[in-house]
Amino acid sequence: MRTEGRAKRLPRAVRERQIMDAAVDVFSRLGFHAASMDEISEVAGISKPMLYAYLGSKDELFATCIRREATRMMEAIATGVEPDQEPDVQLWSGLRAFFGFVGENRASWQVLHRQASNQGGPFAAELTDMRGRAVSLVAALLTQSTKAPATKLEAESLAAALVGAGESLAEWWLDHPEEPAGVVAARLMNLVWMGFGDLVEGNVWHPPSRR
Amino acid sequence: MRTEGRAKRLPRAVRERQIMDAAVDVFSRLGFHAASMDEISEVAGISKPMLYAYLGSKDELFATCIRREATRMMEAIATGVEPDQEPDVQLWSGLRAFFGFVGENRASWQVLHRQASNQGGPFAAELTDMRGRAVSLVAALLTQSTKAPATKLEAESLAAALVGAGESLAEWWLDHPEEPAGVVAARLMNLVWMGFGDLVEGNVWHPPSRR
DNA sequence: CAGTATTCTTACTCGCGAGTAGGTACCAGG
DNA sequence: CCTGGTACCTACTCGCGAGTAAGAATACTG
Repeated sequence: MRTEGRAKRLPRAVRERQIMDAAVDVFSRLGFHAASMDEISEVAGISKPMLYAYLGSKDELFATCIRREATRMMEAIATGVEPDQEPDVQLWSGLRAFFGFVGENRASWQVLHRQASNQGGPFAAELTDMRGRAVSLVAALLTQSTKAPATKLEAESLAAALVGAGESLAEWWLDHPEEPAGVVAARLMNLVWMGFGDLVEGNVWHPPSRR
Repeated sequence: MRTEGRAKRLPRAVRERQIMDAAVDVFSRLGFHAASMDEISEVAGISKPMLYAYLGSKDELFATCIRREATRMMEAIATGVEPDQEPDVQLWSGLRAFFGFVGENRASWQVLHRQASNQGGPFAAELTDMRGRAVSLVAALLTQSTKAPATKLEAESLAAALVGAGESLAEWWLDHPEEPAGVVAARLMNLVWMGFGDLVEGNVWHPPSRR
């Protein structure tokens, strides 16, 4: 008496999605090393050779995961920010979009940040690449401000710091999920735009009153 | 015709140091997973059973590495900061000490940051622990400022962001070694103390003129 | 329904690396 | 020169997990 009969035969495209979802889930929970192809196939509800037939080796699979999730995230952010606004407003909407994405895609975020960042394989390139794009984006934002940082190096390093702060804060957020995304985003916005100096004085940044 | 004769017999304490140095080196270059005990023993100039006799399993060895390097770093920072100064000066000296350490201990830093951060094993605890100590330190610094962040949560999250910014900037620095430590540290100091808002206006932070 | 393409599985191989058994050189002190 | 102890090695075992061979079951097409 099978409870479910036999799993249905599905077209390749659909299976690939299922497998990718399972892979992101397992990689995010266990990390690249501890995740085994056997477990991924089990979670995906198929057998191991399918994995290899459809997605190639473990390294390829992981790289594909990174690429997919990175793209999803960058798109989410790009959608959230309006390019014709003032720099501070752009930054603000970017931060909101970022924390919004992380909040709703814990697994994606963990794969991207925790797992990919240190695995020295060929896939690190994917992650480094996305990170680079994010940094460039922010750097461009900074340079576009009037009396902005003089050297290109300076803008880039500040952007790297900001991106790192965002990543780190997102990580911290995972351990304090009770805080809403907007609050966390606002906090970072205040830090990077006003600085501690102003915060200590009681000066805070707030979005220009719409409407 | 051996070039070097036979390696000398050394007392246990000395060997342990050698092994730890080799382990940090290999772990930092290859990551935890890709690093094999065989390679570590080879770099250390001894044979594998010595590793196990002296430092225990691979996990134990790695945890010991993390602990040693983390301690070294925290001490370096603690030495660099004078506790009776104004908050901004304390932060400044802390940042200088941090970047100074990273600049002179690339391998240590890579083991700490890149490798340990994601390996989900028992040693992640070591790293999380040190990171927590750093965050608490900074959080205390913030709370000690007069009109500082109201909630404990707020201070802690800002501290997490700052620490993340530091880590990220250090990472960026590895790819741009031509910049001196002091410049990088000053940049981060300006970012977190003045904020982009002030930087855009041309207001920069500078240390109170000593002497 | 024959023929063919595609989905999917069971049941392996095989190398790599963690960990070990058992023994050898070297140095004390009596 | 024996006795014991510590530093050190060669040469294994053994499990785990990546990757595969060979074929079974199902769907499409004329």
